[in-house]
Amino acid sequence: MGTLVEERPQAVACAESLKALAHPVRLRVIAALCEREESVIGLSHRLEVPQAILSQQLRILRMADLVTVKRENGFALYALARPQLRNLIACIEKCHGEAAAGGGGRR
Amino acid sequence: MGTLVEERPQAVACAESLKALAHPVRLRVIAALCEREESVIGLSHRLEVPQAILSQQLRILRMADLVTVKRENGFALYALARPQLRNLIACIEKCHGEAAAGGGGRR
DNA sequence: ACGCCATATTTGGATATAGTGATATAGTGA
DNA sequence: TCACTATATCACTATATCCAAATATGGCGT
Repeated sequence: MGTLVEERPQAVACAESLKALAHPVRLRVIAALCEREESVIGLSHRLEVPQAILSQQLRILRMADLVTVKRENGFALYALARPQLRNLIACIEKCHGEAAAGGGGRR
Repeated sequence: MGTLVEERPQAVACAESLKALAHPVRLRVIAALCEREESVIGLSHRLEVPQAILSQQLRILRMADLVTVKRENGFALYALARPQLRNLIACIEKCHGEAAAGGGGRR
């Protein structure tokens, strides 16, 4: 099971991906792209986030290999780089839905 | 599906948890605790990470509600705060195992 | 060429995070 | 009380991240 425990480089790589995911806008972008691919403007409307910021965050997601771009008649269409991300997102949502329901704060 | 897309506070909360996870040492700690609960020293030996760093990172994990401590005859026993983390970690490992196998780098 | 649209990058300054080494606290046994 | 073990915190420097405003690129219609 715990590849991550022994193999440090693996852990570093994973942490890097997670870091890319660990930002409200970026997380929402990924969640949105789980449903369908979308242009920057589309995302900007849907998430109500200014374009410049999206562009920045999308670059980070690109560099982390979480999304891909495909240029199509003047639009940049963003999509998930790997389908397993859907799983991961679902997992995260579930993990948190239940946590939010349950009680109290630690220290 | 996409609670995260519309509900910003949810996204913020999730991102916070992910951020706590998004660090090589912290990720390895969580992965280790997936197998069994452990003391700081135990972790220090197993992960080969100095105690001071572990203590710091464990505090971050505590504050993010990812782990719990239980003091037991002079030892601080750390454990996963929620079982679903096992799922999440497995998901992350899988997600990355396949990604690492496949090909190339984006830009 | 000009202007416009969609997108990307640069820059700057405030803030946050990481790691290190030294030190602090807390509990236990002699 | 002293020493010891286990754990936590502090002070410090280095580095990374965030957001936002301005600017840059690239394709298209006229």
